[in-house]
Amino acid sequence: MKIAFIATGDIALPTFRHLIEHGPKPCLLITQPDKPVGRSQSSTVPPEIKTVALAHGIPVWQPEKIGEIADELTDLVPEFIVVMAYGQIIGKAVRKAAKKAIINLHASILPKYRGASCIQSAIANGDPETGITIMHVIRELDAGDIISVKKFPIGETETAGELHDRLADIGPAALSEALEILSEDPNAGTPQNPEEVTYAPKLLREHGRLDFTQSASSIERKIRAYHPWPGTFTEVSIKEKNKRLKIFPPISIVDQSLPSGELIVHEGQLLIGCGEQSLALTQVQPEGSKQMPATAFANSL
RNA sequence: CGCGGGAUGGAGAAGUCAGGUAUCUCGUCAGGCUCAUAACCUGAAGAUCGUAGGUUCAAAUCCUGCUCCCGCAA
Repeated sequence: MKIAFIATGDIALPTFRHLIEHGPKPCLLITQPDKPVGRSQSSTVPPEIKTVALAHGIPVWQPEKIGEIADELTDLVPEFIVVMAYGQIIGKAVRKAAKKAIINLHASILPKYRGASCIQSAIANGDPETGITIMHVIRELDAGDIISVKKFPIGETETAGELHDRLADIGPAALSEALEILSEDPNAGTPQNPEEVTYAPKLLREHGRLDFTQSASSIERKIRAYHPWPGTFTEVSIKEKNKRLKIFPPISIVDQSLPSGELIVHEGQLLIGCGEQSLALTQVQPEGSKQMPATAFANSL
């Protein structure tokens, strides 16, 4: 079975490694170009999956736009193309390069949360479960017929980072199952229910701004959902200047009523008022400083 | 040369502009009070103020080089 792998995000690593170790070994990896990183943007870092591929002698292509390599890919005649967290829309020419099927592993129970921030959305909305859906890649993003789904419950204090890793770990099993189904019928799949479709758009740092008029429980979920990316923050007045204060999990809900957004120290805890109840902060990071315990931050207030 | 903040006892900060004896909150240790304490009271230890040089009678503070940390932006 000849497979081409298209992926950039770390969530694809366990699945990619599994194919390398247990077969069928991918004949090619297509991933995004190395991106500049750090404050000065002076150095570039390759996606880790590229490093893994090279270590196992798998060729790596890094086109700026995936359409550029459509012809070369077609010439390879891959039976299956597996896409996972690549970061670009797959155009028609590339989709047609797959002899049997081009499929995508997506970290939500489709048709819920099509799009980039599927993991964050599941936590932020307080969903009881999430999972990996495997579907055919079609023109519209994350909209193809569903081949298989693997689900599990979301932990009550789980952050997006932890959930991301657990989702990554079930990728191999999910893919094996899907490939088994497709090897019998490459067109197998059931359509998504259009009435249940929701979207989870790509997140920016600014989306992490907290609104303390919301209830403590919904803010707590957002803090877990946005950790470690894009993180959550609020603004706080330090030395008569407005400074950004990043807020990290774990956060606990306290049954106390305070004005929205007001910070107080109460019985050794740093509390912030929400629309309903309050939150006790444990880890914060003022602009210009390192991350620190909330009690340390409170010492200078 | 993308923009900006910062480095002060174990932690977080004030003091820097207007140079002159090290301050605050917390922690630690000892003692006291209390049925009790992440409460209160008393006392103590702990700092060559990131680093190298310069100016000065005198530098945390002014000048210059260097190292490290962080926020934004990408």
